[in-house]
Amino acid sequence: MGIRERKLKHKEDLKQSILDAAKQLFQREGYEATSIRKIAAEIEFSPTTIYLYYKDKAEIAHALHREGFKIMADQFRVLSYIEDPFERLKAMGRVYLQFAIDYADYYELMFVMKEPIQHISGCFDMEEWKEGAEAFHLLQSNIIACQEAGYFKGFDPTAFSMVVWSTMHGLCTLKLHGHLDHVIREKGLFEGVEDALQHTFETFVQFLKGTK
Amino acid sequence: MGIRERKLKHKEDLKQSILDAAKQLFQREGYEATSIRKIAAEIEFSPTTIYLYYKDKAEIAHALHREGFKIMADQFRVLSYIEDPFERLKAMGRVYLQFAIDYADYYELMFVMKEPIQHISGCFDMEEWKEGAEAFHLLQSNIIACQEAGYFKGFDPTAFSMVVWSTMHGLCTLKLHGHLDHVIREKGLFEGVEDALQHTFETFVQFLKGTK
DNA sequence: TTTGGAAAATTAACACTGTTAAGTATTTTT
DNA sequence: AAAAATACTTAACAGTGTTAATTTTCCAAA
Repeated sequence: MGIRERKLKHKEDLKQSILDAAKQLFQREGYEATSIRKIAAEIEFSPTTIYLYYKDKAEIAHALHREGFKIMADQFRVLSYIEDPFERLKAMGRVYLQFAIDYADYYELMFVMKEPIQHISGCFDMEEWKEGAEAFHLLQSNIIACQEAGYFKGFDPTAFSMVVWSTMHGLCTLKLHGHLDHVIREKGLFEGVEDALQHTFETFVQFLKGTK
Repeated sequence: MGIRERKLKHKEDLKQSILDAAKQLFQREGYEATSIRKIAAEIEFSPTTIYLYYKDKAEIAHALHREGFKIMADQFRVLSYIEDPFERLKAMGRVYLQFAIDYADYYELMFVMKEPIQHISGCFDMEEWKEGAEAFHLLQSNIIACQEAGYFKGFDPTAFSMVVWSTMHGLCTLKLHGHLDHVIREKGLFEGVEDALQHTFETFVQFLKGTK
């Protein structure tokens, strides 16, 4: 055993320390590579110690899941300075898309994987899903603002928000999971996946705009 | 060792036999539970025998992936009887959605998982992605037919197809991975997830229709 | 019919995974 | 100092995909 005297001031910091190690490992090598044993090795503790602070791996995944929403919320913050509602919605889409690309593993954790969200599904505590709900509300309020400006008239804001979210989420996952590659390669139209992604997004925006 | 005299007429049938066992196991217990060892046990062979017929698990996943596209193509077949292009597109969406629900694990394999598609990405052989390309072309030709009928005017058919696909795919994955549950529960609007899914689809269709 | 070689299938092992029961230190309280 | 509570570790279970080395099976030539 090595030198670990001043590693943790108070013992309860271990829970945070575990999360930090997990986050670091996860951001560098992805979720697959983030095993309990590797986290344990990182903080120089036995693998079983982790189970004294987290019920199981899903609970750690959920903690990271929340971290992801924090990062995303930060990225969304700048949007409030955009006054025109449609431009704001458009920028929101762009930020969402960029987040999915820059923080691919976080995106996976937040919107694809079942594990972190199944962990909540048991407890009906809404506190756990707060960050997610906030993000959805931001979208919804932007949609409503757009409607007040004459867009998407007569649609239920919630349902319409879900349509928009679905489109962006679908686009992100198709890209991240490599399902666009084959479609793109088969057609010679686009200059790579990144280009196809941007063009599809532009098309979607144009389509939304056309309904004013 | 058990009774396995007349189990396989010709030895080369083993490759198909492995796939059948995998398919069966996979449809009953999902992909996670479909391990090499379980497949081997099913056909009463040693686990390593499988590697004589398939390079790795990803190759089996890819084989199942193709099976999935076959099933989907069968479901799409009936659509050709619908004359009105928009109604045909609408029905296509409905079939796609229902397929994702009924064959959730196949859907995962076909449109979510990286494994089966990464297996192809190496070889540039378009033959491997034939079924997928056909499905996309069906969507695209329906979109073009709609455009000829006055819908989605001025949009690039490929890009617009990708927007539509993204929306449907996004909706399917959000549902399958349980990410709609929390959004739905938080708002009291819908009567369960299934209802929200239908209503969102309806809204999307209405939105598409409004552009004529 | 026996023998040799190729093909097919197996055993054993590697390096992992999440997770739990049982045992050992360490610290705090009585 | 003894007892109780806390913190942590060791060892193990039951799995996973995958590979190297070995054995069994089969078929054709001598």
